[in-house]
Amino acid sequence: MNYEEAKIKFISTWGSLGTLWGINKAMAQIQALLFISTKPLSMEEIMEELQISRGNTSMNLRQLMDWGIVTKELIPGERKEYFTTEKDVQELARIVAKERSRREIKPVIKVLNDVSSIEDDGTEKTKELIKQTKALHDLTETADAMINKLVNQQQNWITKSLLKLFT
Amino acid sequence: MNYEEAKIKFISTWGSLGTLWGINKAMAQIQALLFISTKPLSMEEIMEELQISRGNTSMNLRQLMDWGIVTKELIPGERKEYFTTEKDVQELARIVAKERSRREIKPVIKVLNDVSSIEDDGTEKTKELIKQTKALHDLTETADAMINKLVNQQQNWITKSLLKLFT
DNA sequence: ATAAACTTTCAATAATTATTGAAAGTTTAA
DNA sequence: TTAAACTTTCAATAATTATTGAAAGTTTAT
Repeated sequence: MNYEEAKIKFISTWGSLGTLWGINKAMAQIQALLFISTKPLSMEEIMEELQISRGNTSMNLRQLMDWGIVTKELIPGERKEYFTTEKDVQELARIVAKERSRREIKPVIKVLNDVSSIEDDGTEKTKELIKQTKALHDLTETADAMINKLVNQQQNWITKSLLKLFT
Repeated sequence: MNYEEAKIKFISTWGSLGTLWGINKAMAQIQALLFISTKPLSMEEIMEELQISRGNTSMNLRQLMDWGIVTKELIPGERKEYFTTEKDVQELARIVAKERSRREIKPVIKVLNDVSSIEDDGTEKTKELIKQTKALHDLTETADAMINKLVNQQQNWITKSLLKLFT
């Protein structure tokens, strides 16, 4: 596998993994491209590399900026805007976890809490609904808290020693 | 909020959260329905409750069974097949984490490993590709291992004490 | 062996989501 | 102020994904 092949493989794999971290394909591919680029890229360059339209590139870059993963880089003397992504994987993971928690997990926790707090009318089905949604609420909340805590540890040693703890 | 409202809210919320754990809406809704049901349900009952077609129900039940989340329950004297889901949230989390790891994460780790193992031709861009995909590989592998370990702990106390560790 | 009761399959269709491209908007330089 | 260089917006369209429903398949009882 040469450089070009590896690059294409990486971008397309990372793109299809997008769903796993809750973003769409083009968004993930743009991020992947910037992630392995040695310099900031212009919209033109991104469009060219990924063979996507100007509109698509613009919209997805904005989303990536909303997430806080990509930033505009103004190059002196250049009219065009250039873009870079966070290059540190730990920081990237931290941002993604935080955003997903805020956008998706927290609202679900709220609903689970509401549902599990309905009045117990004494029927078996109500008891079951309360019991099960309560269990789901607690699990989701714990998992969310843990992931955020974990991912917030800047030092890698915590991760390593934790891993050892469970081996 | 009464029982019916709470039930509908739970099923629809859990359904839309499906993407987060990598399954589709109907699949997640069927699982949600079974999760709060006090008894096994037939295909007929599931179709009726969720207002979905027979084909859809059949296909999604099969997928849930493939995941190992739902099982057929044969009720003596009944011709129909009945279905139940795993009721323990910890066990559910364990199954989901294991399946997602196997289906999605492991293959990505493989690709990241392949890509980061290309020959270093000494150019800056190759060095960057190798460095960044290596970092992603290590992060992904560590995260995958941790999640599986965590979720495999049957005892809840581990989770609790871990959480304390990071508070 | 037959028919009733049930489940699965899959081509057709619907619903959803992503992408395009051109017009409108913005910024900068002269 | 104007025009060139660039970016954003958004209605139209394409691509993808989910759903239907009826025919085919299977199992069980007689």
